[in-house]
Amino acid sequence: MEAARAAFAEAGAELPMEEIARRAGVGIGTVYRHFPNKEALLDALLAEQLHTFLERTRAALARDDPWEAFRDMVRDGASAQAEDMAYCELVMSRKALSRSEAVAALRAELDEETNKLLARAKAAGAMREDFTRDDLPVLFASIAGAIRSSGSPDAWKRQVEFALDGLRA
Amino acid sequence: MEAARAAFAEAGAELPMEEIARRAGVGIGTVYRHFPNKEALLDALLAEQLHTFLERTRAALARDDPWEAFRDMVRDGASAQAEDMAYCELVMSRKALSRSEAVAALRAELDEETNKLLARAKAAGAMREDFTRDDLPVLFASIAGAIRSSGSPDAWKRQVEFALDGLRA
Amino acid sequence: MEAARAAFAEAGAELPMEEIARRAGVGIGTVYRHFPNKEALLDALLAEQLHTFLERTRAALARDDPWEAFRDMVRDGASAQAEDMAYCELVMSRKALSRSEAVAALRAELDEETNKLLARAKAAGAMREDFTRDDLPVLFASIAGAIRSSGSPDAWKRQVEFALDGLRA
Amino acid sequence: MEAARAAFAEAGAELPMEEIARRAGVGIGTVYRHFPNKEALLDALLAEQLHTFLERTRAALARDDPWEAFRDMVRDGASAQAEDMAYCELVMSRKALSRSEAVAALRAELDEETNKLLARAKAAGAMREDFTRDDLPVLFASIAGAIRSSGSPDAWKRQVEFALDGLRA
DNA sequence: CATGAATGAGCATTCATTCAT
DNA sequence: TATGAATGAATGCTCATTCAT
Repeated sequence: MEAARAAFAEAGAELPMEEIARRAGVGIGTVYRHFPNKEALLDALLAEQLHTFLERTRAALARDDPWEAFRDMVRDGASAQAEDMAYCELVMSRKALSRSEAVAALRAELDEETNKLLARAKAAGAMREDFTRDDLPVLFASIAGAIRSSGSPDAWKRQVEFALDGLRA
Repeated sequence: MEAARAAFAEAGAELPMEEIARRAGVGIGTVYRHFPNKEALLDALLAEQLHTFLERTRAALARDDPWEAFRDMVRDGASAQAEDMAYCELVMSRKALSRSEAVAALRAELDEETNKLLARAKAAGAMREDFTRDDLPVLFASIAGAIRSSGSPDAWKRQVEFALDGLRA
Repeated sequence: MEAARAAFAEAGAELPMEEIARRAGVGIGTVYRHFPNKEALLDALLAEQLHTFLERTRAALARDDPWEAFRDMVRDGASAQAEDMAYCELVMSRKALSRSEAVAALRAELDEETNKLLARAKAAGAMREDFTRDDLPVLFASIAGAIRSSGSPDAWKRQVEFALDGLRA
Repeated sequence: MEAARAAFAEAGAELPMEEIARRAGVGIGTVYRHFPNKEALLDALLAEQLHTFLERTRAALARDDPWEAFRDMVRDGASAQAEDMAYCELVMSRKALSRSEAVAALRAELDEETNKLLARAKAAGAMREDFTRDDLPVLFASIAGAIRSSGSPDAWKRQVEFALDGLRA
């Protein structure tokens, strides 16, 4: 069920709840049984995405090469976004749109982990010094923008590589 | 009036016509007196932005330094987007959402001009060879994403600079 | 001006006042200077039509042949309706939609005159006895329906003749 | 529910959906749950009427007397119209206003059946020769006009009888 | 006097959410 | 527990009418 719902959110973030229900093969009442409202559903989906990405980020920390670790994290994040339009929208939204605490907490935690990779890459001299932790969310937002605009994966993947090149020391 | 409307569209692209009217200090009927429908209003605003940017782009062509010319064009485009959320959305939207012919024509023309700057920069060896004209719209979309996410101008401006650095030869 | 307005009402009865004004070649304010509201304008137009038809009806009374007098009056009425959609609608509307007094008075007067023709035709034994004055308005309404439905004049004219044949003694 | 809705459409064809909903004793959303839009609702109602009338028409074909068969069909059609103002409007509208395919198809089919009755009556020498199948829709339109104008059933029923008399050979 | 910009109530339609079955 | 019918607020748009210029 979760999976079904996720699959839909992928296809947008403002598609009707009824559509969600239909694609999940359940009644709309059932959706509301599991989630009090639309935002809660989105939060749950987003939390899932964030969680997955968080794990991949932590895995990246295990890599020896600081730059490659950072690079892979960015690529992973981009891929995650590419597979979930709703996730893209979350990433691009001003934090002011404040989601649930759970999501906020995950974002904070993720921020922590990604920053570790960032710090490590900088410490290793692989990354330009003036790219700070505050720039990271913006980087992902820019990637989200690229994904949202380009129909093919090629387009945004190329953009990601360009961006990464721009961050090398 | 145009100004008033513009000011609002800046703050979003899907805010109700009624809100537009309220902020403009007029009745909703008045808005519809000037523009037949919402899309027409957006198109007018967008066309204005595109036109302005087009002129700046042509001015950039006058610069001697090919790279600086390209760079300034990108910066200008970013600034233009930063001042108009609706414009951001246009840039990020898949072309399929194609607006009016006027807007489409302007985009095409703009595409032509920006490509000249791109070609010149590459010819001068200032830009990486694998950045093509097809990457340009995606670049702007990525900038739009950065702008949309970051509250302060600093954030996206830094991002633009990083991106530009990534495009150097 | 009256003429211009009439020409429009011909083309319908619910077309916007603004359209009326445009076709009359004046500003909408001017229309409202002459008529307090839409209903008043329609009433004026209708009154004109009724008046014209009233005169023709009186003229028909001068005819010698009672039946031909009645017949011509019906044909005239049909023609008048065919040239004015708004008039058709008036004729078909339930009296409850009560128009202005002026129109009501004219209708009453017209009713009186047409009834004379009716009575004369019956007295002459040219018309079936069971067709009463109360049936006359309904007859015209039925003609209005025929006109409204048929694109060509042929169609409703034929219908009028059939109806007339049905009223012969 | 269908019944309730029908009851309203009876009272007009351009009355607000909200009114429909109110009279049906439901919320407006409920109406839209059953019919995608206003036209669909009207089409459904109209199709129902046409279908009923079509059956009655076919039943009329079973009658031995050609003229009585035709006459009853006309009377039935008139009654059907009298019970549904929206149906009247359909009948009076120029075909160009053509509704859904379903309705168009039914009208065509109905046209076919009614024409059979017409042809039979003419073949039997009971009907005037110059009344053609093209006059039939106009006849019904004229009946619709009569119904629309007259408050009481008497009025239009009398009119129908007069009209029928006018069609005798 | 004429003009037309401005107004706002009215209407069709969508969609998140609730609740009886 | 699952269902989906019902709800109504929100939104884009139209048009009769008013009033400052």
